[in-house]
Amino acid sequence: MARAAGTKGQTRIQREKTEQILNAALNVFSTYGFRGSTIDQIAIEAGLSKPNILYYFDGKDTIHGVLLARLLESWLEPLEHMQDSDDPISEICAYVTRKLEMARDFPRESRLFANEILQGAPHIIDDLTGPLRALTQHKAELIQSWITAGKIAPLDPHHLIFSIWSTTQHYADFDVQVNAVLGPQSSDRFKNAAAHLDHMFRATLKP
Amino acid sequence: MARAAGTKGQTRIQREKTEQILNAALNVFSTYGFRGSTIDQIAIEAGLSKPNILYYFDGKDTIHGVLLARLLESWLEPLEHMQDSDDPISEICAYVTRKLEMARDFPRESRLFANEILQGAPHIIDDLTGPLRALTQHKAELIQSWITAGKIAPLDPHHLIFSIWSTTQHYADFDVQVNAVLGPQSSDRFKNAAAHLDHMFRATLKP
DNA sequence: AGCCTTCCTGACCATTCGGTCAAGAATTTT
DNA sequence: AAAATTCTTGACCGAATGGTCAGGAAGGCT
Repeated sequence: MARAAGTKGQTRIQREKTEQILNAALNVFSTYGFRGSTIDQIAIEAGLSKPNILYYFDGKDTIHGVLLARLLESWLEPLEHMQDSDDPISEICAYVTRKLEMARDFPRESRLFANEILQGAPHIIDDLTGPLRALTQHKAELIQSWITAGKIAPLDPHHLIFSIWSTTQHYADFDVQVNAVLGPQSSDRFKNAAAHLDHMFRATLKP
Repeated sequence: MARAAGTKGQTRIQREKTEQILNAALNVFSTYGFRGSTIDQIAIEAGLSKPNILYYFDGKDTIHGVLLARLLESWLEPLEHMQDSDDPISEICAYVTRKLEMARDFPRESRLFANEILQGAPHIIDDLTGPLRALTQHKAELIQSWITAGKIAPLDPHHLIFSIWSTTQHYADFDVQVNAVLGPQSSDRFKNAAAHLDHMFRATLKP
């Protein structure tokens, strides 16, 4: 059993090194996916020796698992936050904005997730069919109630949610392509994206 | 030099086997990405021996390169097809529909592309900053002309294109997640998606 | 200080990887 | 049928990969 696998990293060094390793691993896994990443890469990225990595974590799978667990925790949070309101259009657009901010501020996490899904989600399929599905179903019903109340246009709630996920995460996952198309200058890329998405979803939702 | 690397597969066996290999390689590469895939996997998938794979292709990179080249050829085609029209909204929606059909009919190609982009597009970065950027720029100008003419709502043409790419490709790239959320039944998934996207982009574009 | 625990690493191991090669099997050509 | 060509593969190679381990270095505690 690796040291850091205990209930909590206790010593100062344990806390520092596990973070250091997880940070490096996030860089590597988010870029190359699980199977395309190596412990040596992570070790170099972290500035540590390979055995030292394996002193803190039981193996490649464990590191990946910890990163995914952390990710999933924060992944559902923005959607959970969407609740009933007198102004559902603004409520939904606030969710879009929050999602876009996450793509801007946590692109590695988004790419880690994208890689996992692309490869068939072998490690998180239970989270998808469990918590994610339940939450999505719940929020879809909320959206449906807004439709029934005539507050937003009639549309398929699930596909609306997919559209929100895809358009926002695109700026993290396809960052290279966006850069190639827009050129390197666009520092206001996310500002323009936010304006466009706000326009798009407001128009889509208007009853 | 591998046999199949010549200008054209000449013998019957060459044509058959190269297709067989490319088909298997597409399955593997689209699922695991370039670095996560192995020649042995491709060999098993193709029902051939590893040396036999390497008899037809120079190496792993070559197979991957051929697949990417084929993909890029067909990738830009739908966007190229979008042209000036009296009814630009229908023109754009036709592009959306075409893109969604590609996600439905060629999900492996979409995932191959997604994997390549996620990993930093090392093999196709020149195509992105070259042909793709040029074409996108050209079509963005066409969209801008529609805006100037007052035929569609004022919006950022580039980000509109990104929205179209992301929403449609989502159904191929995140297929596992879509399935987990919607459940396995939804055979009419793409029909519902088409209706939703049509509504969304028509609303977005209405002047 | 001295002792105990935590931390770190060089050397090593078994397996897998991309790729080669010689020699045999199958096919096509004459 | 014989010859020429194309096709196929078992055996092999060097490098990379995930992982182990014994022993030494560093840190914390009294």
